[in-house]
Amino acid sequence: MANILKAEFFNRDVLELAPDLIGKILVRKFDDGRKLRLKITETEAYRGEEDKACHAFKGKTQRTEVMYMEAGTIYVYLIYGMYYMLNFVASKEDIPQAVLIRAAGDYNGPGKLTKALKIDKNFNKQNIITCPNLWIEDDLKEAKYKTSTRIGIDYAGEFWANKQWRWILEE
DNA sequence: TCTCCGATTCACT
DNA sequence: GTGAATCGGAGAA
Repeated sequence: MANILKAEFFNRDVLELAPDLIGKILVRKFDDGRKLRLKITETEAYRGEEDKACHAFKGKTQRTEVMYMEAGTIYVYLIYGMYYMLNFVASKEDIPQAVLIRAAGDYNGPGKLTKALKIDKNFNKQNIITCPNLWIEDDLKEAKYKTSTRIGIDYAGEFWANKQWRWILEE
């Protein structure tokens, strides 16, 4: 029997949350009632105003205010005008941290994942705990993972681009 | 109000 | 290996 993750799970530092999400089950319920269950296989951490790769590093704006909201808030944004990225807000209010879901199930790529799950900006600012169409379950199995560097953030400079803040599930 | 560019993907050389 | 597609946020290049 799977447990649906509670708010407390998200209410801690993103560097603890991101690896813990590896191996968890992301469940999407579509409008027609179908369910899609995907094991999370890759995450990345974006940590606050000090992290130049994090959208919130310059402070609170219309775009980044989502990351200042409570733990478990869903942060969805459009990138390159074509793809939505799916994130979950970590830590407590007023601390902008988020975990990017880069891959789950057979979908290796954040753009492909959101396309398969039909995630769009309507999910932005909803909460993963209370959202009726999207939630995360614990499959009670221990997940093995490895770490790597984050992707697509060279603009943030070597210091941040070289951080081992990406987690990948190992078979 | 206008311009620049990105937490990507896919097609093509 | 390179570059186009495509749009809204953020800063004024």
